Amino acid sequence: MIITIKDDFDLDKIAESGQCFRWQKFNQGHYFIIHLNNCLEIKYLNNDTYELSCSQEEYNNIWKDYFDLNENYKAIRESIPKEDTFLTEAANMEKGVRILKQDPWEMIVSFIISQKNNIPSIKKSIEKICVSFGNKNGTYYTMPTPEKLSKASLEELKQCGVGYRDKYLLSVAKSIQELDIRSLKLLDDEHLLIELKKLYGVGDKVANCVMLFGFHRINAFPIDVWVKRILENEYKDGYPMEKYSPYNGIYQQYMFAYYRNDRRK
DNA sequence: GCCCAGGTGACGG
DNA sequence: CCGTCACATGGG
Repeated sequence: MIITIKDDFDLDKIAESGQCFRWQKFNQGHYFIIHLNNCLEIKYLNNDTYELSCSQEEYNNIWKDYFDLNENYKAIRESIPKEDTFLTEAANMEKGVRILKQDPWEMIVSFIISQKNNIPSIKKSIEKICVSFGNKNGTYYTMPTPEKLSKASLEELKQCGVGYRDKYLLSVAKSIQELDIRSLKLLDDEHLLIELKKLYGVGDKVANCVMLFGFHRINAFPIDVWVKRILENEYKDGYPMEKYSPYNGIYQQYMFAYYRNDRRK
């Protein structure tokens, strides 16, 4: 089926934005995406039109929400005050990035693995975990449930290339079974952060990434090495966190992607 | 071989 | 409360 998306939406920018680790790239503007037990092939055609491999019903029920297409990112981007020249420039350059609504459990696993790690390595480890412990669904493997992962051994986990994070993953898989993601969804931002940080191996950075990308708390503001550099270099007099509420998470993604892309040149 | 990668927990002051 | 350190592994 063909759909039209008028809002800011750039598949390549999203794929490169460091929030999703299981998108498979066919070509520029052409991806295979796994979300829970669903998969999608999506291809940019032209003039805001995209070809999707799913039905209209599946798009309405799953993918529209996954891509956060009920939110107006253009309006949010244009509400950035012009006097913040750095953020304005970052948002212009990274226009098209969105905050995906991904599975909270998958985000917990993914961002625990992400600590002190690089993106290609993170992707490989996550894929190995899915192949080793997940279910096969057609041509791809799903992320194993907490129940399934909790039955893995440290030795098996280590073979997925996760290094010292094996004990974090095992502990968290066991904790989450009792914690129940559904009850976490009911908490406000402040209490959700507290609960996530109780998990072994989940600190301030990982918890904020899980909040932003898994629980869609778009005001969460993960501070990693890149954002730390941004705050030190571009906001010497302080970052206006209150002023930018409730969009701190979206703005953080613009800045993160912009700085990271710039420094890689 | 050396250095770094979307950090965290444990420890000492 | 702060600063420091080890932590596994892969890739350049």
